[in-house]
Amino acid sequence: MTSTDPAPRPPVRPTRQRRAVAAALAGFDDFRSAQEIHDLISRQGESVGLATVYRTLATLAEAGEVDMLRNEDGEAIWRSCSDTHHHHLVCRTCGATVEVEGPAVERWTNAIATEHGYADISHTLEIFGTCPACR
Amino acid sequence: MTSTDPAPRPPVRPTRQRRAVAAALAGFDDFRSAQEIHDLISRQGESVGLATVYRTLATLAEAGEVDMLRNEDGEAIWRSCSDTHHHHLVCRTCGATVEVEGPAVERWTNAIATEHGYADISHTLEIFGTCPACR
DNA sequence: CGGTGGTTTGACAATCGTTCTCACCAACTC
DNA sequence: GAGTTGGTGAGAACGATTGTCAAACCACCG
Repeated sequence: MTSTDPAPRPPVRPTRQRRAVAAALAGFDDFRSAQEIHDLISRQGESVGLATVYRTLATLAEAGEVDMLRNEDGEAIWRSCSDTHHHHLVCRTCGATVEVEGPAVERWTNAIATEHGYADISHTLEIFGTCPACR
Repeated sequence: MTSTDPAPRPPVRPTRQRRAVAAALAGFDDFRSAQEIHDLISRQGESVGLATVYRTLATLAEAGEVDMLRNEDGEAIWRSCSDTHHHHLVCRTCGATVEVEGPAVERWTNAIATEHGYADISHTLEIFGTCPACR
C-alpha cells in the first residue's frame, strides 16, 4: 500500500443510462433481478446495455441507495430502499415486501460477535412468509 | 394434490460416493463450496464425479443433515450441522464458523411477521465478521 | 470552437457455478 | 439371470455475471 493513495474517488455523472435505471427502480417496490430491470427499461423505450445496468446497480448498492439480496437460487435481486439500516419481510408468493427495523437484533448480533472475538461485523437477515393477500 | 399421494420417497442407498461425501464433510467444520469438497475427496484418493457431489449435497441439505448458505458472491457453501435451528457467525477471511442460537431473534421475527399478517414464516440470518485469528 | 484526457458505454466474448443428458452400472426382486 | 429402478460420470448445456476494448461522451482549457 503506497502512502500516496488519496482515495481517487471518481465523480459519478448522471448520464442518461443511470437516470433510466433510477427511473426503473422507482417504478416498483418489490425485488427484481438485473435482467428484469433491463427489460423494464427497454419496454419504456430507453435502450441501456445489460452490462451498464449491472454496473449501475452495483454502484447504487455501494452507495447504499438500493438493497441487493439473493433469492433462493442465488440470483441477485434489487430494489430501491430507505437510507436507514433495515431488513425485509418478503412474501414468498408475490414478492410483496415490507421494510422492518429491529434495533434489538442489531444489538444482539454485535454482542454475539464481540463475545466470540469477531470484529468488523455485518449481517444479513431476511424474513420470508406468505402475505395476507396470498393466503 | 391427489389424495393418493403417499410421498413416494425413494430409498437413499449408502453408496461408496455418498459415503465419501459424508466423510469429507466430517473432515472440516467451516463452510466449503461444492468444488472444494470435490477436490477434498479427490485428494483423499477417492473418485466421485462433481455432479454426484452436487446431487448428494442437495439430498443431505434436504434431509437437514447439512447447512447450505450463500456467500457474498452467491455461491452455495455447505457444512454438516447440528440438528437444532441455529445461525452462523462466519469469518469473512478464513471461513471459521461458530453456530449461534438466538431465541429472542426467533421470537422477534415471528412477532414482526404476524403483526404484518404474514403466515408460514421462515428466515435467514447470518453474521459475518473477522475472527480473532485473522485480525 | 477544436483539442484533450478521463469516464462511460455497448456489443460481445469469457467465466464459472450449477444443472441436464444419457449411456452405462449396481443392487434388489422374482 | 432377466427385468426394474435408482445411482453415477463425463461432458454438454445453461444462465447469471463480469471482462474486454474500441468508440462515444463530457467537462474543461485555451
